[in-house]
Amino acid sequence: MDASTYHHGNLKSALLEHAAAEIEDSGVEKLSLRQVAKRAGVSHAAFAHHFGSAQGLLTALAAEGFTLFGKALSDARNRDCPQDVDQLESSGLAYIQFALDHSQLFSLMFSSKLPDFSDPTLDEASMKAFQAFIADVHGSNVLEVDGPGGIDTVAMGNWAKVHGLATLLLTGRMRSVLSLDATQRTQAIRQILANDGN
Amino acid sequence: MDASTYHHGNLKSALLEHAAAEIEDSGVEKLSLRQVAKRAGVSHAAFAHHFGSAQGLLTALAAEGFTLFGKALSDARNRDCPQDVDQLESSGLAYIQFALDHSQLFSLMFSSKLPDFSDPTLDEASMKAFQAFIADVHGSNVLEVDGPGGIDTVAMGNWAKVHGLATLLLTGRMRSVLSLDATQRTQAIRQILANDGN
DNA sequence: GCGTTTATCTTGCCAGTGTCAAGATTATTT
DNA sequence: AAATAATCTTGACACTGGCAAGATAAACGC
Repeated sequence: MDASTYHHGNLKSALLEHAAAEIEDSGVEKLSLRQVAKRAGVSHAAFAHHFGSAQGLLTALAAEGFTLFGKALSDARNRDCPQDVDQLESSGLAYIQFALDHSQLFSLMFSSKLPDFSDPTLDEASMKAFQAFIADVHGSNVLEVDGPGGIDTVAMGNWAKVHGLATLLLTGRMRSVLSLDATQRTQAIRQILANDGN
Repeated sequence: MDASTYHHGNLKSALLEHAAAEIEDSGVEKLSLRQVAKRAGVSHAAFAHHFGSAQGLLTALAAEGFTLFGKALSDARNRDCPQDVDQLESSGLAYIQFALDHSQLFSLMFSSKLPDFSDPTLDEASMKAFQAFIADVHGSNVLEVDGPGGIDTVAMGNWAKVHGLATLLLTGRMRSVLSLDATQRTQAIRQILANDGN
């Protein structure tokens, strides 16, 4: 926007913003760096210095997504009184709601191998979000426990259920749930999360 | 292979095979039609007549994947005696095992928007597989039921749990489970599936 | 048998992509 | 004020998928 300056000032965050916007209405699969650059009013090779490669941009974007995700979860936890509600329902709904609200970002974060998940920043952001979710639901930090006896299978099962529901809804499966209107759908999701399994 | 013939004979299925192979060791994200064509010993534009576009190929590949998926599930059902075992564990394990064995194909089928899921062939193949899974676990066809009271929330919950576990394992989350050796991991998955939730 | 039509595959081109190298421009430091 | 570093542009490269026009082979009608 600032055409007067040769140096943009904060190009890095500007590119991230535009990339996020571009992704959210065109899909992750067909993201074009050149398009994003044009949208930011900058040359097509301006990325290199800030992100290295396209993967660098997507990695940063995914990391940003995970901190946003973590915030959405903690917001839900703070909003709902811990005494009154079932935390699995509350946090699970927030988990799923985030997936539906930021569908493209969510699929970048989870259903793609485009970002570099070994990147320390991304790794830390994602772990933080997961830990927070598990802690909210179970009151303990179970992700770091390993060894055969140490795994909290209940926590894993709940996480899997919530995550599976989110992705199945996101990818257009579960049409009987998707065809419901907003309030009925929320109700249905609540019921699915609440049920005992068998 | 048959260099003597100008007309390949069964190029369509040959291209599908090579594409599947290429995907499985290079990933879905970076599939190149030209590379597949070269591998099949054919020109880069030979696709057009058989699949139309790249999406056509991926759609056919996904459809093939779903029938394969359905067969893996029914195989598991037939192998394990229905009386002895918990069907959720049996079918769930087969579901997850398929995901781990054909990881790239699985992510094409579920975690991508590259295929055209409105394609009748693909739609039918996927629905068939899902129906079979639900029927195996619950003995009834619940996917077609809709309306607020008609949804089988227990079946949905179990499906979500199994699918979530598959995708979380596939994308490298749940490290404490992934770090186990094969038999211990199977045991852990079994436990996660068996637990009641709360 | 032969000629025509149809299906299949190739060649050549196009606009578009991400990446790299070299240079221009501005900020920062010394 | 000079030197250095950071930032951005320009131009090229190899590669991608899609399209048009033509070559080749098969199938069909007679």
